Amino acid sequence: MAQISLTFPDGNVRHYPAGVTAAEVAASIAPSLAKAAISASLDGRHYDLQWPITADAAIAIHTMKDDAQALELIRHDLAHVMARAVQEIWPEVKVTIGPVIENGWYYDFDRSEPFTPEDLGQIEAKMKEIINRRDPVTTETWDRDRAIRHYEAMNEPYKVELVGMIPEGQPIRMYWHGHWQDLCRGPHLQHTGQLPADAFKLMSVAGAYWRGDSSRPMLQRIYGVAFRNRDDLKAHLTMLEEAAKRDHRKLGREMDLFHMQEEAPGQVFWHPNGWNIYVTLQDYMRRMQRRDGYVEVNTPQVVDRRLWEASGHWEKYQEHMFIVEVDEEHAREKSINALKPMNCPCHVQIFNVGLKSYRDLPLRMAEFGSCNRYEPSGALHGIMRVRGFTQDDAHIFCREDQIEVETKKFIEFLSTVYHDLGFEQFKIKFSDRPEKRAGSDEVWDKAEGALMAATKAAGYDFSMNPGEGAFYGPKLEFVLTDAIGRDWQCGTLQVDFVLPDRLDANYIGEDGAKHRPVMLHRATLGSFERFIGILIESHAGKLPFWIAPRQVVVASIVSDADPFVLEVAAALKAAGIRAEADIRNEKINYKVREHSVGKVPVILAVGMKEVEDRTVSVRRLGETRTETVSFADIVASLAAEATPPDLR
RNA sequence: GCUGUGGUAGCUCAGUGGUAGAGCACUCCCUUGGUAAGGGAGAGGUCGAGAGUUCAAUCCUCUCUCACAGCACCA
Repeated sequence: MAQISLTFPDGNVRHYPAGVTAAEVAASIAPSLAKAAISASLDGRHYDLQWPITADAAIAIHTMKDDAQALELIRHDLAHVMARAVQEIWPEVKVTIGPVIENGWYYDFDRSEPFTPEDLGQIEAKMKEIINRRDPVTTETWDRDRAIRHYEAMNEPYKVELVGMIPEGQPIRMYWHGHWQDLCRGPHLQHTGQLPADAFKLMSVAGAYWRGDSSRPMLQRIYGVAFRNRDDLKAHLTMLEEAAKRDHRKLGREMDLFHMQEEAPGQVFWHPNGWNIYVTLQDYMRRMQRRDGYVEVNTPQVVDRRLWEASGHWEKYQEHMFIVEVDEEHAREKSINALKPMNCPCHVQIFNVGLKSYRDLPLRMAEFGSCNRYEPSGALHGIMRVRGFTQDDAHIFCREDQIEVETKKFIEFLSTVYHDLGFEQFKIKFSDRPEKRAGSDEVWDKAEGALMAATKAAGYDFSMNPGEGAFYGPKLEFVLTDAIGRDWQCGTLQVDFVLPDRLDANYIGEDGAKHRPVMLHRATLGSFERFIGILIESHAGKLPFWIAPRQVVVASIVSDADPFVLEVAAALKAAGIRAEADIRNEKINYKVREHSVGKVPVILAVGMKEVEDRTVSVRRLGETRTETVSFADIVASLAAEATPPDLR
């Protein structure tokens, strides 16, 4: 029999007969390893222990100590165990697919009755039972026809479809967990007893389309989370609770920032506190953009469909536009308009008035553009995904040879803004041509090439996001990471050779002839609504002092201190600080609690001692320590702290 | 938009085929209290909207609407 050489992570080389399994290799090293082994890597690829090894390879035997492999196997096997549990309880349920996802797995089922939360408990109990049976996991390779006949006989139509999708001639792996069988790529554990019965939890059930296609049947998807041990599961559940506490919808109510109501779904009623955040942020962005050479414009809300037809948006997005029809009593000719869903066509109109010279380029045209989109009802989410929103939008009209400099300039701008707003990290994704698009392949080649070269030349790394570009051009997406590690896509930069052409934008070049400018679409925050939602969640409501809507509350401890409290509050207000006096007939404990819950960053308590010394007792949000500071000093230091980062 | 679950006081939530309850918040009174809830009293609801069944509907049925979770979508 042929011999093969296996190289171990420590550099050791051992020889085995070809066709040896990793389980046998593990057993040849130590019985304890054979027992603890869960899978193996061959030349870096992950296989289960039953896989016959036929060629020389670098091998690593994994145990539960190998984090990445262990979690993948646990989650993957639990998906199978869950599907098996469901079919043991309800044999008529059809199984489909069940992949591993972040923190766990899901499995999609076809069942006429909806799963209830009680069902989840029952399934979980059945899963634990299956784990305790310690059923061995075995595998065989079948050919396609046999697999199709098998699933037809089992009356599993989804599996028949899946097998049908696998190219002819490719071997198909079938797995058994005890008697229960599933089609799978693997790898899997040795037996179900290797699963941690106390480190998983079924979380929720929800609808999901078969193969992600909204024209196909809706299945029921059960989500589970799993970890290596109970403590990790507990930590995960605690993290979810923490995230729920930061929910901007909850904090928005508690901090009295905004509300939404049935009469205006997907639109925000900004309360004074919330609007303060909005305006502070907008003022900051306006100063930053001016500094970076943008001109600011403003364009109409209601625009005739002709412009949207010309830009190409009507054809692609008509369904998602708010249509405004002017009725015939008011207009001789009935016209159909749309609330503007984005700003770019309007900006081209401004560009097109008067002749532009190459000397005018790059022309950076910014608008805090108020847009309306008829988003599908199921997409709405607090103020993060809404139907009425304002973008910090701009279009840079430039020559092709200016793309690189403008790209670099914008990424640096965005980097400064994110940093100022407390986000240190961001990633860049490059989205290339989508299936449905405008413009020829040559134009796309040029646009993608230019954007990619510009990003590289600017010295930034990016990952690819294939097929996710806008219909008129490729885009960079800027993804920031918040305080609890969640990613949010906010900024974008898109290269567009299509719209200037469709809307006939020109400039006169040095040669005296007409040329097409390139348009760079860009946004930094994305929309104010969404970005403020992210700010609230990332800071858990404890916004940086300069953004906080209520910055200081001056609270009296005894009513004899009221006049001094009012004097301090007035002085703070005169210094431009958002300060309030709290001279209600309540104890200081009560006031401190209420303003802490309301996320006021600074509470200044004033009793008779402070009145006599003309001082205040300073308490910062989240701290129990207090500090006594003189009246004059506190006004000066808080005023300095309230200065936006770009003005410091 | 699709599947599922919901909508009761400002908020969080009980509850019932015979037109409603708690805690907190709110108003007033007492209390002047030193850093996360002092005490008492009071007021507050077309039970999401419409239709149906019924002697009687907040409760049962249907339609609509909004919200929540997921999917799909995101110029």
